[in-house]
Amino acid sequence: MTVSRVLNGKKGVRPETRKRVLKAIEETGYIPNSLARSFTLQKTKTIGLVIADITNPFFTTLARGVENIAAKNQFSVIFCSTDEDREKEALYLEILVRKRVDGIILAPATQKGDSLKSILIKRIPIVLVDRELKSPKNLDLDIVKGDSVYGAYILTKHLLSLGHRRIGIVVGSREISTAEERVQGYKEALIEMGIPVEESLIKFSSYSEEGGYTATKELLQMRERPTAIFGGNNFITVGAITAIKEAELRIPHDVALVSFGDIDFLSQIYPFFTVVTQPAYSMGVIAAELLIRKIEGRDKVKEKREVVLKPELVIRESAGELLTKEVRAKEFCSA
Amino acid sequence: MTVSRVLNGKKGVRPETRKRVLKAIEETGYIPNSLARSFTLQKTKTIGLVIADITNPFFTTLARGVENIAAKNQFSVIFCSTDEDREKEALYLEILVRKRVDGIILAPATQKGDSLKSILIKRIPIVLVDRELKSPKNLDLDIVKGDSVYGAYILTKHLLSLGHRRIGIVVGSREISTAEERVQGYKEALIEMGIPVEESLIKFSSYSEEGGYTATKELLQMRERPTAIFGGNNFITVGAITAIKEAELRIPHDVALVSFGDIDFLSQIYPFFTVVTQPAYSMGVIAAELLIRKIEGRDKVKEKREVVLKPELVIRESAGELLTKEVRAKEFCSA
DNA sequence: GGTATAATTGTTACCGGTAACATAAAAAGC
DNA sequence: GCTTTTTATGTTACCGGTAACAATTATACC
Repeated sequence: MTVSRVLNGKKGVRPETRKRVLKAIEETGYIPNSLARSFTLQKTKTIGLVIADITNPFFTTLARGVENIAAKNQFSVIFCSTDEDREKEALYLEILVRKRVDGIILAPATQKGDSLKSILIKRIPIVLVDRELKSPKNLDLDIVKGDSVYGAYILTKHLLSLGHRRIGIVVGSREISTAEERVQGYKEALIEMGIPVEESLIKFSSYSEEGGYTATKELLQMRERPTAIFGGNNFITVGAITAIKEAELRIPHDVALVSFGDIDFLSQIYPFFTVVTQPAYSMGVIAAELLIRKIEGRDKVKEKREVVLKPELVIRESAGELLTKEVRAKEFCSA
Repeated sequence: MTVSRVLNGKKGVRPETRKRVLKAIEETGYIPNSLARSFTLQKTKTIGLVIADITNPFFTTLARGVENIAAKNQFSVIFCSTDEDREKEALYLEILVRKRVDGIILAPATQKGDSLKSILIKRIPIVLVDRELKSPKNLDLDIVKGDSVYGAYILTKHLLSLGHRRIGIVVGSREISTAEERVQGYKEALIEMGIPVEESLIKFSSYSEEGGYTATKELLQMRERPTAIFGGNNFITVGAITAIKEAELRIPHDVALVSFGDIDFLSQIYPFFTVVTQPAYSMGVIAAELLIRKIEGRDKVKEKREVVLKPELVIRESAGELLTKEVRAKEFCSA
């Protein structure tokens, strides 16, 4: 009908007719049905964003980036929190395919991409963020990620440079690529210094406070206690702090603590923890741009695209620059 | 077709036929098209959640509650961040109506509900969260909110009980109901103590760090500086801290600082700030349950439902219990 | 003014489900 | 075995858009 032409700004409608249509729309309070439109056009102008937890500032910042780019291109975003649960992930992916989203941005809960089968069959464009997939082989999905190996490497080197030799590390599940990569970077730094890697100092736990707390507790109970602990993400570090407090140890006097991923709010108010930060917002922006280009067929490149963003080391006080630390602490406690 | 019957678990299909259908589905990798389904059924099993900012922990926690209840009832959630911008809000609402969501949960950016016209026309169920609407009159939408008046009242009373008499307050825009209510609670507490309300101590700014920073700076530059500052939400408080630090003042020695809304992460690690907390997760849960009941027509009540959750005062150290404070600070600075 | 041409408006079919009905097959009853 | 009843499967129309084409009306041109 002519209405469709008017609403889509197509040419070939007399100005007067256009006006009449617009008036009728106004009067009847007509609102187009995107469902019907998407249905005929076979495109929904919607992308799915599947992440671990909308409560984690890293992911919300990333999500913000995705949303802003999506809005700029008239796309809506459906958010899904998997809680690192592969079944929930599979369920959400299935729902997204059913809803016929035009594309998906996924931070996979595991390195096994079995739940992607249907997406691949339907040839829905997909971009991974933050985390790699190991199988199926030759999947070659585009990915936007941080350089976890490098980040862990420089963070560990920093600890080593301060004289630490027994460094405990707590990361997420072995199922998640970043956990393996962070451990790898940690090992590389140790090996470079000729320090033997002690497996009992490496804890694959979960990217949660609970996980950080439990694993740190174990590390602190070792006969020969580590002098430093490496928190694998923001949540783990927060859990580690609780464990360290509980053991009545002081940071960094008794044990140093550093974190992969900054600790929102806290660091802003009281920049105490030495961390490696990741550009979460940019990751979201880049992933969304890439995805939308793929959706719109503007991305001619056939090969797997891999965007790796360098994390940045922010040296503060939790690793043990005692002098500065005490001054700053005093400042804060009464600031 | 029989397939539809099988997938919807309808009776009247021979077990053997069902098996055959299921096998065929498996083999062809068939995935139902919810778009078509929603289109015919005139329901999408989707709700829209319109909030200010997915980056604000208060809203993400609320969102989490909504999402969990939604998932439990096989509903999907579309998130929209308005950035407190009424135009963005109107745009998102329009999109949600076009997408024919079954219901909407809204934290309105302003107290004027003009952008709701189309929703009301389409008779889409809607539940407000966190914030009231003032107009149009007699709108009487269901709402789940915290008791801002009461929360601000007890927080202010706490400051008064510690001897503060000049208390500055920074809240969000006057356009937002919680801002007005928090100021009202603040005034009530003062009036009860017979302390004259000084308008220059009341700053309607914006619920953002920037807003908190700027307004606090102004308060601190007054000839007669307030001895305490009341941060209207978590972001404002963070901004206030920056301003106080910049002025080289100490908390609480030189100026006390309390917050409406807890400061995520920070409070967990270092429980320093005296705050009033709101049950964000519960708000999300209740709002979602209410909405879904309305969608499914299980809510027979005609009148406006108003669920008001009481906030809780958490006394810590930023308001000035000096002794405890110093001990704790020491603990943390080396904890 | 009449025809050729261009611009505008109208018509039909389709996207993929489901409700409602029609038909076909199986089970029951005599 | 044949009808009746029950159960299982098939058919049609519709939801509300849009593409492709058809029909109509306006404009250009001689």
